[in-house]
Amino acid sequence: MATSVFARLPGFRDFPPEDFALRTHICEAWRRVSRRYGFLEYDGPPLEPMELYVQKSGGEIVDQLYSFVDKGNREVSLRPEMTPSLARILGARSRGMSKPIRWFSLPQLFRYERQQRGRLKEHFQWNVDVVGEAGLAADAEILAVAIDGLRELGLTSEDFVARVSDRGLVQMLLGTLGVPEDAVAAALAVADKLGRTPEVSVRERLVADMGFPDDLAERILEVFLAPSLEDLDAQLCSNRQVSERIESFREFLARLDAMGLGEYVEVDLKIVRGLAYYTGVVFELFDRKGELRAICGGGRYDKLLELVGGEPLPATGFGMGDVVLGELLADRGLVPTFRRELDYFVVAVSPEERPEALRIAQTLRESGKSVAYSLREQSVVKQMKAAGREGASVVLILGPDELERGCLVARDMTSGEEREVVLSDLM
RNA sequence: GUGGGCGUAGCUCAGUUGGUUAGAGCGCCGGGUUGUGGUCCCGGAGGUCGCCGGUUCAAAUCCGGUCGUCCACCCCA
Repeated sequence: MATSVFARLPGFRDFPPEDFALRTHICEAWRRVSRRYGFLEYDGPPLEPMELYVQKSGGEIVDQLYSFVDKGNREVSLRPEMTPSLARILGARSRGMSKPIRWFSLPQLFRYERQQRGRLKEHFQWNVDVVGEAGLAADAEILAVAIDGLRELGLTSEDFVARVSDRGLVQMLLGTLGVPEDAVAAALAVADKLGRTPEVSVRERLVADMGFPDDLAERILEVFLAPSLEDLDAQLCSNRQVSERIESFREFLARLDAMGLGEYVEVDLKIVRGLAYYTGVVFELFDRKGELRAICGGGRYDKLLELVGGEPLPATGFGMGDVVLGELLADRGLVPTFRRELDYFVVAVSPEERPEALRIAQTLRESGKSVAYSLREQSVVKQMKAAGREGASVVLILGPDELERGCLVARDMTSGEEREVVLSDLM
């Protein structure tokens, strides 16, 4: 492929109309679902102080920031995620707002990292958050929105699944097992590996790298690999704090069942999420075939708003990117075929009819119809071909004979049927 | 960041062990058609074979570098 003088930056996308149509298709579905659940749309600046991310995300995210020093000598970064901006925006105004706050956004996000399939330097992400409600009803509502976003696009429980966990519960379980508090984060990181690394090598890592005794490593794995809450060691759950936490987690699951979404939800304590600020329920949505990376991830982050200097408010939300989702839709044949559409194409047989043709075109446009015509004087054949290419459903043909009688020919481009229309009727 | 595959027309690709002027289909433009599209027929434009360098009488083809892209690892908005 010839390299043009101005090549696109690697990891960024152009959206010619054929591709823009898919983006619109996805974004409109997201908006419809958001509004159906009573969420309001907001946005913020794509560029933020770098500090906003450094402060709460820690090392790894910072390495991937698309950041630079601006002309005012400020360290700035293109936003890698929306949640810190949301926290900042609410920090300034949440005190005066009625709770819970239900907001959504469709920001374009950036990261500086080598691209791969499903992972570019830029993507659009649907962000939905409930702020100011600590109960798990909010978490259930959030997950329901995420699931419905995918259903709205034609995906079913055969196509995707939501794996849910409770980071707080997992921490309690690890604590009960005797994992020291400062080792919990590392243990969670190891759990994250269990999805794609053989169990044996994960156990080895727990023992060799982290210095856990064999039997503790074994019991940690049992927790993460439990196929359901019922399979957790009964002795572990006899701890009152733990059993209460499990009970509320069950309530969360029961709510999703009641909403008719049970078939989309599976408990999986290996789900921990990479970001440091999650505190409770966390979830990720995956394609059932397991061919793609996570389509969506989210969870509860009760400390973040306070951390960014706002009112201490509990919050829960998710982010869903357009790239992986687009691949899944393509794989399942759910990408609508792009076609041009036009209500009318006006054909002037000779230049003499042009003024009348323009008048008709404008009148139709004023009434809300989409109308086009040839911008050059062309033969009727060429004008007809153009009408076909542009997807006109009706072609209005103005010739000297018809005009003299105050009418024109309307040709239905699907059936090929033609009929005479009196000009005054059309207006 | 590390390792590997790939890079020929707008798109999908073909191109013999290195050998004249690099091809096809689709698309695009024009004509058949100065009052009727889609189909069909005819014609045309479009490529410094990603880029730079090397080997050779001769390079799309072999070698090196570089850029892009894809895959794996790392990790994950």
